[in-house]
Amino acid sequence: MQKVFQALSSQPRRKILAYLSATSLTAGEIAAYFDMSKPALSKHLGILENAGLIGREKKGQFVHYSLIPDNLTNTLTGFAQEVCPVTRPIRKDSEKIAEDNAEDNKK
Amino acid sequence: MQKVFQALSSQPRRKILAYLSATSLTAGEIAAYFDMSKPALSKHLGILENAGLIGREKKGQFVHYSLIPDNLTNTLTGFAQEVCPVTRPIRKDSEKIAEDNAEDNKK
DNA sequence: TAAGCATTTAGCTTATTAGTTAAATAAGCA
DNA sequence: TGCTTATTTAACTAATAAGCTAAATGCTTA
Repeated sequence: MQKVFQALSSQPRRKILAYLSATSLTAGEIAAYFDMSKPALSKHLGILENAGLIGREKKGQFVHYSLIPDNLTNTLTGFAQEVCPVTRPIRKDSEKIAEDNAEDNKK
Repeated sequence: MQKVFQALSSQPRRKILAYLSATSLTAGEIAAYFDMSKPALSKHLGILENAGLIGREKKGQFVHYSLIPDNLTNTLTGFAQEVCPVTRPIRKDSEKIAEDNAEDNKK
């Protein structure tokens, strides 16, 4: 989860995911969309891969990258649900505080 | 959007949002949950506020912070949808239903 | 007014991140 | 083999982020 949110905190990396949303692309094809050196792009790809957001498949001298949607959507919707509606450990704490505060206000 | 993802890239900040999921809290109450100095916590709160994820209301000498869910959910679900047009978890459900139905039809 | 508490700002240090260029690895082909 | 292309790794620099302590701000209350 930390790795996913960390990976998503960079605009270039979010853009990479968007480029991969409909097709897989080679490292070079992706790099062509950015005004950035190839080593820099490669590093971004490594971070996304390490976060489990994209996968790589070597085909000859090319490396094809493709989206792994599960981890992304699970993390994003999971967190949105924890914070907005739904039950989770920290939310229990929050509810308890709310109760205590309500009781304090009665006095 | 950049500000939101940037804000969410920190575990303490995500935890703050979770603590605020069911109630508003003062800066001091929030700080009590973390092993971190109050100035450091205050900085995190400032980042979350600047990203439009939480709001502050001064009441006397206390500052009450509360969640602003809209920006969070809009950003997260918006991005998830941009990258994976149909979210994976629901599609999994759909696929499972299809399997079950196929099996039912055999009998 | 003075003292005390809650919170934030200032100034500083250290760690992490993002980018660069140059070199390494690995595959394809004359 | 030797040359070219695709990609990654290494080594480095500069900018950003996260934490600390000390001080400032602002409200409350004696």
